[in-house]
Amino acid sequence: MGKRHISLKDLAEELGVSISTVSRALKNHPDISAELTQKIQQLAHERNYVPNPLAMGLLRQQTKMIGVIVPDIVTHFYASIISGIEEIANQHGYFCIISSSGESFQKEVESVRNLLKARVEGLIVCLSQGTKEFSHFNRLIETEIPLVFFDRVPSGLNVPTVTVDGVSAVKSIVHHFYENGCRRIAYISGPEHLSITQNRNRGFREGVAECGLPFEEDLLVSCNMSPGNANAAAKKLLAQPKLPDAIFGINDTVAFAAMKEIKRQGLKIPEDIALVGFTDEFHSTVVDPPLTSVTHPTFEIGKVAAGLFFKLIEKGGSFSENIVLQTELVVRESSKKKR
Amino acid sequence: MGKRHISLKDLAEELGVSISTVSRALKNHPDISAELTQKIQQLAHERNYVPNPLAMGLLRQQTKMIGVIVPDIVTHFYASIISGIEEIANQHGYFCIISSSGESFQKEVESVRNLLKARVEGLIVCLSQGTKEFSHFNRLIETEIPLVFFDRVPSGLNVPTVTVDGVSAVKSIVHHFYENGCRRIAYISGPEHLSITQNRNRGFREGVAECGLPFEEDLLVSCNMSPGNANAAAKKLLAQPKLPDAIFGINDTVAFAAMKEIKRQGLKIPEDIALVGFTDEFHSTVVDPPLTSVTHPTFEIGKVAAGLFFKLIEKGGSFSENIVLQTELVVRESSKKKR
DNA sequence: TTGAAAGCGCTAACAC
DNA sequence: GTGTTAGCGCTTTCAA
Repeated sequence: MGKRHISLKDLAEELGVSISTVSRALKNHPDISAELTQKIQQLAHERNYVPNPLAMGLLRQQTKMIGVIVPDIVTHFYASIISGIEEIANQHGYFCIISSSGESFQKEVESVRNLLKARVEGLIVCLSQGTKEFSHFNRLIETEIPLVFFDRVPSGLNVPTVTVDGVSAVKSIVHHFYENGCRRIAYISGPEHLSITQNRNRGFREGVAECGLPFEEDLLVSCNMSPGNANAAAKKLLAQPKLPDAIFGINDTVAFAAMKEIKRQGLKIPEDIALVGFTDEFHSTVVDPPLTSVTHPTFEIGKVAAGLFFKLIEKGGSFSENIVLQTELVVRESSKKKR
Repeated sequence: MGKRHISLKDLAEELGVSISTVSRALKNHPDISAELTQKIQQLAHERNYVPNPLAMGLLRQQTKMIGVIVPDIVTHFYASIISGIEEIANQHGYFCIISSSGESFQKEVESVRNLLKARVEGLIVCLSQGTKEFSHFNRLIETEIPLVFFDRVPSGLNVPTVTVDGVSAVKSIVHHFYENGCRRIAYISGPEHLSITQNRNRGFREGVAECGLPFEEDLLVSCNMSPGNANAAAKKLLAQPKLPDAIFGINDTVAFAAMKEIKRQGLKIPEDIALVGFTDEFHSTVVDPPLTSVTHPTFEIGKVAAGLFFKLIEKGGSFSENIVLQTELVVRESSKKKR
């Protein structure tokens, strides 16, 4: 099978010089004569020499690896954020190891352990839906291993985070509904313990208040964000004696499920019920009618999170910064009552 | 910032024994006395000792890393395959480094180089759309570094591959159309040089022949699989004097684009035109009408590819196997002309 | 039953 | 200018 990679030693032997000479020549050390340097670099190139990162890592105690934990990798939202992270990581000569928690607390804990075993230099994570307690990050925090959270972030932990301004985003949705003549605005929310849910709920209440509408308990239902569960929530809303004239789904999965149920019941979107989602997929334009939705700056979130990570690497972990990005409301057919 | 990780040496010093004793005790070497072993393991556990993979890797010349190159990570199709790969990889104690070629040949070449630099033990790859030439894999093949391809595989290279039976899949689509009364079956195909395109094209021609229909050049148009380009292709089909009564889109992106155009022109699906896609996204159920589509066993593809990879690792690269998986036609509203 | 030493590939301080 | 050496963390002969 042959030797797969050649080492400094191989080069040194072939040229009859010492290993350190080769090492120096390869980094253009001024001590080495121009000819020798030239000759060595030439051979290294021919032989396709690449320094062994394992050796370097051992020496410098760094793996150039970032662990990334997401609830799930097959969602466009996370996949896109990961792309952003990788872009910045690669620019710094780092690689990412992606680990999916599958929305399970248990798997998240395991991911942390495994990634640490692999000696990643730090972690960038979005909490799983099942995570309500953060002690599995204690070791990182104590030993000041770089740790950045995005989107779903822990409460009460003094760590760098990147989130999106959910309060403003949902407020603008409510105002948008209002401007389109909606007065019974319903909301299918998510699990209470998630930071994103809390923010969006607050945005909803404040938005409704700002529009001078009464807050009606019946118009706020929760679900676990699965399609089936979201469908049940939509059914509940549509079973009310006085129908809502607008529904906001906490994410696109939820909005899609609601759309299906609304249509199934023979109601028209947006005429009977206006519908707006919160982007985690990118198929808003494919459904009928096209779904008005808040756009996450996903790629940006990833880049910013990675940026924070490298600040942490450089500054040695002793800083915290909470970055909040803005979203954009993209209005499509599903919410345009006025013409 | 404190010491992040502790080593055998730390343990040895604390206990006043030698490093090798600790090393042996940790792997239950029979030479070490039961008490000492017990004591050492106890301390190791307390101190959260984890062997340094860098040191192990250097020693054994292995990184336990697999490089995975996909055209793009934000597509459900690839993301799901990656999950499958990671499942098997993790079972073997391996991690994956994902690299996205962005459908660009140039970036694919770079990815190969970077991954090799990082000393992955091998590569699992799906070719980019821009790749028509495979010399960037030569070094891997010559040095017998494990290399597995899936879905879009190179022609003429004797390497293990995992693909899907596109010929049968498309044949069954054509038959399905035929059974639903369609007689002018159109096809929006992809780039000619891709193996998947070739297979699906063959399936289309054979299927049409099997149904006893004439093959009409005008009913086969190609696109580069981007939404815009697919839309143009659909327009071309719909501009024909004699409209097709069925359209097959080579993937879901293409089918979605066609659906939009068909609707825009005021035509009904499936009454006027039946529509079928080939799954790379999972929103077939969200569009209106729900899209009949061929389902890829994506997770399975990933698992099988990883399985092949580990065979290669074990057998030292000297084997090749081409696995073909079957797809499933999931019939939804978009193609049901009969009731 | 345990310890010492070499070596995986590399860098850097220290010779000469 | 170039070579020697120690050491990063670990396993594994070889000694004791």
